Amino acid sequence: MSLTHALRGCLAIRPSSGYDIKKLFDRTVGLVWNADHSQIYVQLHRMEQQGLIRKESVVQEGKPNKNVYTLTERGLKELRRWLCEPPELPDRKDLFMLRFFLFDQVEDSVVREHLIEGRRLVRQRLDGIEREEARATQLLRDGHPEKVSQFRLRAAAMGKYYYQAYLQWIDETLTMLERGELRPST
Amino acid sequence: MSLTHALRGCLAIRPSSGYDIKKLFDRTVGLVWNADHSQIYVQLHRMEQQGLIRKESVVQEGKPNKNVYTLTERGLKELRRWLCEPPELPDRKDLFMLRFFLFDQVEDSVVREHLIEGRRLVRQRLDGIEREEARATQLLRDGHPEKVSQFRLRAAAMGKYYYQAYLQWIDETLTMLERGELRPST
DNA sequence: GAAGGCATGTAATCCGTTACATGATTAC
DNA sequence: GTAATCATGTAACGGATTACATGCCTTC
Repeated sequence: MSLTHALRGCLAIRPSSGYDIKKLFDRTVGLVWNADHSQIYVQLHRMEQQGLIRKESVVQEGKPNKNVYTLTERGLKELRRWLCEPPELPDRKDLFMLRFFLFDQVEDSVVREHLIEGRRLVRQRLDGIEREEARATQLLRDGHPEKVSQFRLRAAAMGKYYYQAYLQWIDETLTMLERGELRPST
Repeated sequence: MSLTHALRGCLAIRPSSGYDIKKLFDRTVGLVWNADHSQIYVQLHRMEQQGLIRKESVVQEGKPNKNVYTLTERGLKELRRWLCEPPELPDRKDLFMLRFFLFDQVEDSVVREHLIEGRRLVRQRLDGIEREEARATQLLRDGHPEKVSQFRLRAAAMGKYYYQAYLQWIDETLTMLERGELRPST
């Protein structure tokens, strides 16, 4: 399962609790692979039973205790094995575009609102990525280069390219819509 | 469920069998929403029972019979209702990038092969999109503009932007890799 | 005679999403 | 007092993937 690979990857960066991992997903990994906390906890349990990760309970003051998981040797091996497998491209599952694909069926005004709201959502994602980039730059400036992975930064760059392409497409499409170029001229 | 929306969308273009729809998915719709034939048949049955589509058995010579489905009034209404709902951006699930995200863990040679094979796969997808674009252009030239949806063409254009961004990212990343810019200099 | 296209289905399994559930602490 | 953050889980349902299953016709 892919989620377990992502989880092992997170634990290879540093030992973490399920809660920590969920936050990491929301901020960074989720850009390429998202998951809910429920699924994360289930898979952490499973991997522990399989001996791929190890649990340690950490008592905290003023906060609930947490279970910090660490990759075992076997877990690391499994991660590396998977990383060396041949690449596959993603099947896209894009509701935004699926709707657009079928927009012959609705009026221009609906299309227009869809695009404008889409632009807002895309900008939000771009903002999130840029915040993360700024964090990384700050860490580099502060002399903590070991905390910054160029690979992870580079993956974030792809997110940026993707959403920038999306923005450009939306703007072009809005122009075409206004010019009536999306409807048959007959 | 999203697949049922995609199916209704296909039937709005023209009445089709499950087999026809699968082919349409492979050629065009799959760019934004893919599905296996098993799931398609299951959902067609379900929608028929719900009165959203209607089945007609068509006897063919030299080929097996096929079940051609047509959207009912209710089905079309449901499609239009869904199309007017507010947009959501996709959660990306990208194994290619998930691996890359975790590539601190492997050697440069593995990264390099991954990128080169990825470039090949991306080119393949771009070729597929360009073939579809050429088909559409041909239909326009042959005087069948009613068969070409500008919306669907435009959605294909987004696929092109996406994979072109991917290509650019891969080439830049390969250059960085060769220059040793992805590993800490210490 | 083997491969591939046409055509439709069922079953098992797994995975993901959503909802439900709890409970302490801190900040407004 | 009420919302948010920290922290971990279970259960139900639904959807997706994969494998299994069949059978005719055409082309090489």
